[in-house]
Amino acid sequence: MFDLGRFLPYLLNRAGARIATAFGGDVARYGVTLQMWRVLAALWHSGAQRLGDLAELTSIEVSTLSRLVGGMEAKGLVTRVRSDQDARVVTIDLTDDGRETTRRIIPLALHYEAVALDGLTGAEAEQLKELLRRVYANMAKLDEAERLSVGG
Amino acid sequence: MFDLGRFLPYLLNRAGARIATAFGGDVARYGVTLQMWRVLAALWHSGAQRLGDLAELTSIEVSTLSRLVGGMEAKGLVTRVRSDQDARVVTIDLTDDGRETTRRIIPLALHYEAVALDGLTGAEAEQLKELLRRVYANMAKLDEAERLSVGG
DNA sequence: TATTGTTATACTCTATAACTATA
DNA sequence: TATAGTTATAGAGTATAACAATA
Repeated sequence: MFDLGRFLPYLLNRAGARIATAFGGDVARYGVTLQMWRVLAALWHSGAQRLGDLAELTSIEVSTLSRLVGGMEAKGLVTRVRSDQDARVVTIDLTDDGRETTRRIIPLALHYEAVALDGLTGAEAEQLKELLRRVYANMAKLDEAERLSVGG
Repeated sequence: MFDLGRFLPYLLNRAGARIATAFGGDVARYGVTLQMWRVLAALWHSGAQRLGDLAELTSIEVSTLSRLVGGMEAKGLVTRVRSDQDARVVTIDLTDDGRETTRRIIPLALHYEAVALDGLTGAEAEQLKELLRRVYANMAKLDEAERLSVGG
């Protein structure tokens, strides 16, 4: 009637928690936390971002991210620049140091991914990722629907 | 060279964060937090558990769980009983109230799972869950290997 | 008035370690 | 000595709301 071992949110949380703990412990050796790595990876992949978009990309709350980025700025990993066109907007970008730190962490990240996917065929790995993207899209749709119903 | 959109830990965290935020906001209406729900669901599914096993089942740190269970005991959701055979061991179990609360939340949980899996075929959903189980097993194996190498 | 980001607050979670009591 | 659980502490994250600056 309710089988935890077949319950998607449980399986998702359980696998995610394991990877986060293992990888998070390891990136500490590079002087960054797991959340900082997420910011670095998002900026590396998508280029300079405004704070709101970076929050969306990293799944980190805006207020948390604002302080996190402040700390990363103090560490010299990122820059924070006010836009000329719209002075409300702040654009975050990697510094050379931030880029170098990210470059060094990437192999470690790929190693953990390889461990997580050990024993899966390439097709299975791709299938897993595709299904996770669809799950995410479903939840994002729900969020948007809620925002509209609250707003209207 | 590093595509975040195809990086498993990222996709896992992103999907998990969305579900956790959405579902966590909703279970609050039943007077419990998301972590409390995880404890309730684990006890419902697996029966009475000692604290250490419950921590493993829920992916919640032992020290966090100890205080969490204390709060749930105060709310009348669970009992904490010292073992007769081994007085170090504490067994946590649902109270009738805890069981009733869990029973009422389960349909909500299944609803969120259905939303997350919307548009996926039954076979795809099963495949996703199976692959998540394998990813978890891979990470658990890694953890165990590390524990042995540190211990020995 | 709405938007973007910052700051403040209170609460929760984690990680670590010290501690108690058992075994 | 090792194990099971509790408690203490400091550091991070979250949620909420108040706030400043700008549009």
